[in-house]
Amino acid sequence: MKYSIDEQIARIERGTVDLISREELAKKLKQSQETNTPLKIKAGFDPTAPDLHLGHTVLIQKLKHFQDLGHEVYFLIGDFTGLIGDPTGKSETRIPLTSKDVARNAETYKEQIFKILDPEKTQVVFNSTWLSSLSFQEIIKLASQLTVARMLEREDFKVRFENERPISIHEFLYPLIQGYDSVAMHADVEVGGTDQRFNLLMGRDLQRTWGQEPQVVITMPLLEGLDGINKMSKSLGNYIGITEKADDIYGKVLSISDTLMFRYYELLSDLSAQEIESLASEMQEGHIHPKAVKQQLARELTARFYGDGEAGRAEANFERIFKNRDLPDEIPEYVMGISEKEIWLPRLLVDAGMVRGTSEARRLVKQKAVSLDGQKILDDSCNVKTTGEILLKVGKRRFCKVIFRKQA
RNA sequence: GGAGGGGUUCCCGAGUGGUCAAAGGGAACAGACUGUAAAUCUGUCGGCGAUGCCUUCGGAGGUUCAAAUCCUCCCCCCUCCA
Repeated sequence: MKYSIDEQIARIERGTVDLISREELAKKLKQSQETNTPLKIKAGFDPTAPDLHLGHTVLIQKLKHFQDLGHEVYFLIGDFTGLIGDPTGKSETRIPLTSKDVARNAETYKEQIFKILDPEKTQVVFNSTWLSSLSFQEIIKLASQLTVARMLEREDFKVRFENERPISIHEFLYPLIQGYDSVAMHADVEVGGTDQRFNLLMGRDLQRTWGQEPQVVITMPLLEGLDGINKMSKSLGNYIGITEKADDIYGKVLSISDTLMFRYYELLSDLSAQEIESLASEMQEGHIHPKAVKQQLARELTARFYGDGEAGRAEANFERIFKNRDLPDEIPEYVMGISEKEIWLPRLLVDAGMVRGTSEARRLVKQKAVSLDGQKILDDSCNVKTTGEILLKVGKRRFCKVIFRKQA
């Protein structure tokens, strides 16, 4: 390995919130080098249908750093909690996943994570492997390792307890389960979001109890979503998925606020801290337009998943649509078989899948949001001749080319 | 087991017999401005070819000319006491 221990640590430490502890990490790295044995890097994920987004990539990039240094990533899918239907999520009870679902989701995970991770250095593992056979006795033993007071040190439990909000017993069990995973896996390092700090530390405690050398804990910041307020999550819809089209990734990045832009630079970009710093000051002083700074970020992130060529294409396309108010290079087409000579516009918009219903269509027409072949339509009772093809536009970015086919 | 408080349109939350498709806020969408930034302003925000009709206020019944609002039963959530 060509990197010195210090260099490796510097690489690993970049962007982290916690590194517990640097000394232990140094020791492990040294051991690894001497024995020529890669470290086991653990990171846990939900078994639900994955739709990985940039928020996840903060963590996955960190795993990648470890791989670059020659270590082995253990990508843990928490299927056990999935199989029993973890009810932690406050609103609706989750439907327990079947093992078939889990297997399918695991495949999807692989497709997505290997856009970043090296498959050669990645093991995908499932915690049901060791958890499903635990006896009740062993579970009690596990539970006895910990006091309620200790559990209440965890911030969210503490807050709930103080506010007299309910905490279910099984919720106390999840940190234990997660910690036990580390025991079962003999993990050397565990990486997670800052919200996982307590759980990751639990792994250390339990490993000690089981006579193992405790894992090094690394936490990564949580990435804010597009709204700039909540953390990026699928359920809030404020995310950029890594499987999204290049145009969408580019466009979404460009739509974030200026303040958020630097957060994204910090957490997602490969630029060094100094480079980001100088971009920010250049912008402050008015030498660079904020939009240009944002475009650079959008290009970088789009290129990460699609390469420079596609990123450039996405940028050109974006400029065409929004700056020049031109048409995108690809417009969805809708072929409509019809016998009537005319069709009511709102009906057409519904059929073409551009709006939810005629009510919404009429509303949009009244709001001057609908145009036909570049002509704004103001009359919601407008009928459209059903010959040839027409171009529909709703709002700024919904386009559709409708091709009429006569039907007997 | 006992006592109490709740379930309202995407979310929070008002409404306790008609004037309620239901205040207010948030989110969202559209328009103006712009850099698809922020801020701001305006409008929309259950469905329907639509000055009306239909479906909504946890569920099922009932009272009434009329129910989100009253009655009965049921389901669910929360808090406190044990």
